[in-house]
Amino acid sequence: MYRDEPIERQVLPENLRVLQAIRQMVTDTLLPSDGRLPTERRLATDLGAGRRSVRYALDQLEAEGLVWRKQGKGTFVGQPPDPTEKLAAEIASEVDPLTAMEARLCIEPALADLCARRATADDVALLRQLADRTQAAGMGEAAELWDGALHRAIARIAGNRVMLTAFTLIDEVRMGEEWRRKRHRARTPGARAAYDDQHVRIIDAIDARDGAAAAEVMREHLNALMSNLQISLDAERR
Amino acid sequence: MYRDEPIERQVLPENLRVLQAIRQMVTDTLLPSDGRLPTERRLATDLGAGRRSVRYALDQLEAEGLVWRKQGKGTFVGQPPDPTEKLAAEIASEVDPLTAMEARLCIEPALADLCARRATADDVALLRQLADRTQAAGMGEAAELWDGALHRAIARIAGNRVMLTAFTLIDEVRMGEEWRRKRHRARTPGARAAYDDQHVRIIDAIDARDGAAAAEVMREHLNALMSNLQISLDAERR
DNA sequence: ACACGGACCAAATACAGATTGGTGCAGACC
DNA sequence: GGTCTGCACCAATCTGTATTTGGTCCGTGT
Repeated sequence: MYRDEPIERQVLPENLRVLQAIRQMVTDTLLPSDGRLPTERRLATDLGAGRRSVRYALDQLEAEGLVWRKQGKGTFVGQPPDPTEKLAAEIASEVDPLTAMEARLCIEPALADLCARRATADDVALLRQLADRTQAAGMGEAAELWDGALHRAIARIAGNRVMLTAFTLIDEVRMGEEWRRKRHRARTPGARAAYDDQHVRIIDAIDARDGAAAAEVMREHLNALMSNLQISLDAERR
Repeated sequence: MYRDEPIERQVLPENLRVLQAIRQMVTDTLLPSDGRLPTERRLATDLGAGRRSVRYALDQLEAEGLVWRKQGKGTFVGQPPDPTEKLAAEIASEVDPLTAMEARLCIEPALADLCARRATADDVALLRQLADRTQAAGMGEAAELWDGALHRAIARIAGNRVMLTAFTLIDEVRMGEEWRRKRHRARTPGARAAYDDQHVRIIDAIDARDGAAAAEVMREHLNALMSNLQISLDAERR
């Protein structure tokens, strides 16, 4: 990507004219309520331009995240829908915390392993940032959120669509309100320090491209979480 | 619901004759491998009975949970599919074989481990039966189906709803027609013998309650599958 | 180099026709 | 009267065809 300095171009390129026209159409939302744009061929004739120019403009808008396209379907305003979340919500109700925790124990070590193989330097920097914020949040409610973001980042960096979906499934269940409470009580100061330490060791292993070690520490981390959750559940039952 | 005492009814009601006939048809599984029963009209003419009698019989079998029906679709053996499968099919299109295989390599060893902890004697017997049928099917198309059934049984016996959903996700992708072909070509005689041997060792480990061993052999099994799939894909690319 | 026009492909949709389970009703047979 | 059959109709689904739509490439003109 480079900047072209203002050469004398009295006549704007046709591409830019089309881009501005469509951009205005999108931002001013004067199109059908379903967010559907006219077809590329229709836009071309309406704007008196070629289809290639229209596609160039739409490429720009898509890169900006303003619209999304699907072959055979059309072009739409906004972000593409994610079917994963719906699926997660459906089974969230019929899963108890221990089952979810067991599933995490199966999946997340594998994700950490994949993550170690594929993480770039930027990825590792992001992970460290998230771990720092988790630690900085201390005992507050925000710590839960940063911790969740850290684990989710690992899953995303692992770069496997199916595994990411499986993780999202568990993550969605974990967000259930009624047992977020229980998890919060399990967050004692001593446990918190251990969690932070484990986070750092996981990221170190990922940074060192040591997938086996990353998986192992992740397993240790989740086992710690699970036993504390177990204690909390037992205490509540009495 | 009340029991009618044995009045003298020498001639069995026609309904019962039809019921017994269809029940045998279901339990002996002599119908297509997809578990689909003939249509009600077809059953009526074949059994020389009226459609109402057939429906009465199917009502019984449905109440017993042996079959399930869907208007416009048909009558099928077994349990109705859970909503998971439909949503799994949604993301199936955007996943390639190697990604799916990588996900299997992450999830199925963990499932084998859980399975080893929870399998009953009956469960193990079922697994052995499925492995036998896979072997007996040899190089035929049916071998794929029995193999799939074996892996699915392990996932089910593992007894974790979330993990089962994750497995179903992958299984759905695997069923994609266009690369079932590729997988079939990877099924050379030598590889087949190795697969059968690995199946037996996995089940032995499960039977011995040795989760770690079951996971390890499962990993070996999937690695073998993956490398053969890789070879097949490379061959096709050229 | 840029833009237009055209052609073709693949994915998705739209539509019509056939199939299938769900339901009600009239009549035949014991 | 109860039981079973045959028939007609409905609604959901599948199948196959044609159309639409984005994705891609090529040739031409400016």
